[in-house]
Amino acid sequence: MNVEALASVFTIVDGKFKILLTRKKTEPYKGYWILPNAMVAKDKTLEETLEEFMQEKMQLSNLEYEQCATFSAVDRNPSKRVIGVSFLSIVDFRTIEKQSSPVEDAIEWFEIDSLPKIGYDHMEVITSAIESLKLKIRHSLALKQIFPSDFTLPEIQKMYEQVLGHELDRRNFRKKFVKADLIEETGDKALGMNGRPAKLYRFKEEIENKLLF
Amino acid sequence: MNVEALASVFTIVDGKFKILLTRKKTEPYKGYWILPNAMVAKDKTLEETLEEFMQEKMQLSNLEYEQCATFSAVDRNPSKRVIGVSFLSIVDFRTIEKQSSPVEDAIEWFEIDSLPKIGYDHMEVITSAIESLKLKIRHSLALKQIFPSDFTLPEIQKMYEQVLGHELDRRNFRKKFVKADLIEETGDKALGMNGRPAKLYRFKEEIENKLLF
DNA sequence: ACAAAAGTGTTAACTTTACACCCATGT
DNA sequence: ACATGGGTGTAAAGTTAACACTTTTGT
Repeated sequence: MNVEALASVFTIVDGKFKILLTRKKTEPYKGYWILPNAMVAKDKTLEETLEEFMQEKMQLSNLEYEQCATFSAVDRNPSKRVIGVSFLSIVDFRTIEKQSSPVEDAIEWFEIDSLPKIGYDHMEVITSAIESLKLKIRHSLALKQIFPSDFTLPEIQKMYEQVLGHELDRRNFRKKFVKADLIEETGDKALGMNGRPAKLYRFKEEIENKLLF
Repeated sequence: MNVEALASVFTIVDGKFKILLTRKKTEPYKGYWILPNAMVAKDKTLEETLEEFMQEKMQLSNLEYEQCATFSAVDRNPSKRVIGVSFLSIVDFRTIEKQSSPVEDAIEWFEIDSLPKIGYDHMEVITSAIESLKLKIRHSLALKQIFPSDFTLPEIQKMYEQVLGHELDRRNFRKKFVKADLIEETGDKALGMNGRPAKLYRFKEEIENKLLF
C-alpha cells in the first residue's frame, strides 16, 4: 500500500487568502494543479516525509504542519492505490519570500475563491483543509503562525472576514484582541497606504490558546 | 506499506465513561490490551475496513466513526511498518447490549481513568482520541449519538463533568439545554434510583450542531 | 481642504454565573 | 418521617453588539 502526505499551505498576500499549488507536468492530470505531495518511505514518518519534500522541492522550510484528514477512496489515484494523509499549514508570506529560490515555474499561490482546475481528489482535500482552517483560526495560537510580527489590526480583521465569511465591527474586533491580552504595539506604523497609517502589532511572547470567535 | 484502522469506541455505563479494548492473545504484547484494529486491504477504504471488522469481530454494527489522527512513527509496530489511522466513535450502551453475541472473552469495556496495560502505541492513540472527544462533546450532534433517546439530564451532566474534568451547576446546565432547543421530554421518568425520579428526555428530530461548552 | 482609512468610547441587550429552597420517590 | 437525588427562579456580573465621530496620513 502506498501512503502519501499532502500539504495545504495557506498564506495571506495583500489581504487575500491563498493556497500553494503545483502544476502537474505528466499524465495523468497533466496541466492540472495539485497539492504538494510526497510518498512516504519505509523509514520516514509522514511528518518527516512532508518536511523534507517541502524544503527540497517547494523551498519552504521550518513550516509547522498539523494533521488534517486521511483519504482512502480506492480509486482516488487512477494509477495505483494511494492513501493520502493531508496536513494544514499557515505561513507568513514575508518569511517565504526571503527563502524562495530564484525561479520555480510550476509553483503558484492561488486565491481560495478562484482556483484553477485541480487534479485527483485534491479539491476535496482542499475543501476539507479550509474547513479545518475555519476551526483553527478561531484559536489565537494559529494566528501567531500567520502573523509572527508586524501586523495591523485591519489586516488581521480582513483575514477573519474572508475565512469566516462575514463582516466584523472594527471597534469590537479591536476590543476583543486587547481584552484577550494577546498583542502589543511594536511602536511602528504601516506606511504606503491611503489614509491614516495603522499601528503595527505583534503577538505577545507567551499567549494562551484562547477561543476568539 | 501496511495501513491499519484503529477504533476508539466510547460509551457510558452507569454514568462512567468507558472505552472498548481487546486482549492480545499472541506475541508481541501478549496479554496486553489494545484497541480494535484492522489492516486495510487493497480494495477497501479505511472506513469500510473498520466497519466490517467491528461488525464481524466486535459485534458492533451501525456505529458512526469519525477520523481522529494518523500515527506514522517508524517503530510503532515492532514487527513491521504500519501506519495507523485512528477513528473515534461514541455509542449508546443499551443499543450495544441488544446486539452483542453470547460470549466474547477477549473484549472488555474499561473506565478511562483505570485502564489496564496497553500494547503498542495505543495509549497514545487513546489519549489523542480522548482529546478529540473533549472537543467533540462540546457540539450537540455528538451527544445525540451517545444518547439517542431516553436520557436524563443528570446522566448527561455527569458525562460532561467526567470529560471536561470539572463540576457543573445543575440549574445552569439544564437552562443551557432548554434554551438551546435541543431536547424534549418523553413523558416518562427514570425509576430504580434513590430519590426523586428524573424526567426522561430525547433529542429533537432536527437539531443544529451548536457549540454547547 | 479633501478623501481615505484608522482609532476610540458608551450604552443596551444578552449571556453566564452564583446561589437556596421545594419536590417526588424509596425505606 | 427521613434520606436521597431531582427540579426550579432570580439577581448580579460579565460579555457581546450596535453605533458615530475624531485623527492621521497622502494628494
